[in-house]
Amino acid sequence: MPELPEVEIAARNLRRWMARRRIGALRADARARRLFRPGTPAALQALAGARFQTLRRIGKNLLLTFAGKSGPLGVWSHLGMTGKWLRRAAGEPAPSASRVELTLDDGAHVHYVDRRMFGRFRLVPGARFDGLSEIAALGPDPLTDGIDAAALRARLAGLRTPIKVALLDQTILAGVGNIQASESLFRAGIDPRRPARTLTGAEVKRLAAAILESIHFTLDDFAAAGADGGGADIGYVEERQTENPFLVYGRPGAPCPRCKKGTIVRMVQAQRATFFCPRCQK
DNA sequence: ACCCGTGTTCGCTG
DNA sequence: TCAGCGAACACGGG
Repeated sequence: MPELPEVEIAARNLRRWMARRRIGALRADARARRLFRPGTPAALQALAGARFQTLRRIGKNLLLTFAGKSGPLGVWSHLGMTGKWLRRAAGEPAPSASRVELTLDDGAHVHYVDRRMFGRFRLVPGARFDGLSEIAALGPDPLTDGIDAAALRARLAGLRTPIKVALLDQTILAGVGNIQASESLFRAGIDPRRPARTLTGAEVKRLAAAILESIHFTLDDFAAAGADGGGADIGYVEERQTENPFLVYGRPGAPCPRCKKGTIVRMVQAQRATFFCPRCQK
């Protein structure tokens, strides 16, 4: 269930698993049609025999490029709410809810797993990702591009919608999700209910810094839990046994970690949970 | 049974 | 034309 940090971890894992590898065989779950739309499970067979070349992450999107038999071949992968990429050594059983299984020429299996199937796994002929309107519409990626506070403020200037809801709009910033939105507004000391256009320049600047801090904090937490680069694969939040690493997300009723006097409140905005401290977020 | 969920898209309204 | 809202998608866990 990924936001930018988890998708970044998936990207690093996939680059390591797939480097210089060729896809020997491919199996696609025929019941998972919606993941492949408008393509079909059968059409994915075009990937058989293709060699991995590069992987790019933009926000929560993974763009994989392969060298196919007749030219470049792209895959657009979005993990939705429950998508994840897992590796299994030769002989190991497939994970449950595996929707696509890539058998690599080193014998390993790479699975795209997605229980609820809100994700996407779409073949992109010629790897022409710039032809995808969904990708073209994305705003800047905080990790890759940084955040231009002035540009962000200009983007928020016309919006009556609450700042928390605006942060979930992928055309404003690509990759911020429900956790990072609550966490960064808490770090910036900004009330999530404020209409986006009422934020001052100084507040947007603070928010931009807070988004980057929160993303880096979450990535570091993953690295500590899974040792990225050390060779071990990194787990996903839902799988690991460790404590909730977040400041306010998922902590209704807890004392505020900043002011110590307020209590973290859970409310619902645009049908999504928001966590905040009403005492120190103004 | 009921509510909840790290996401996005679609159709409706003003 | 578009901002804003709520339903829908799909399925398991508490």
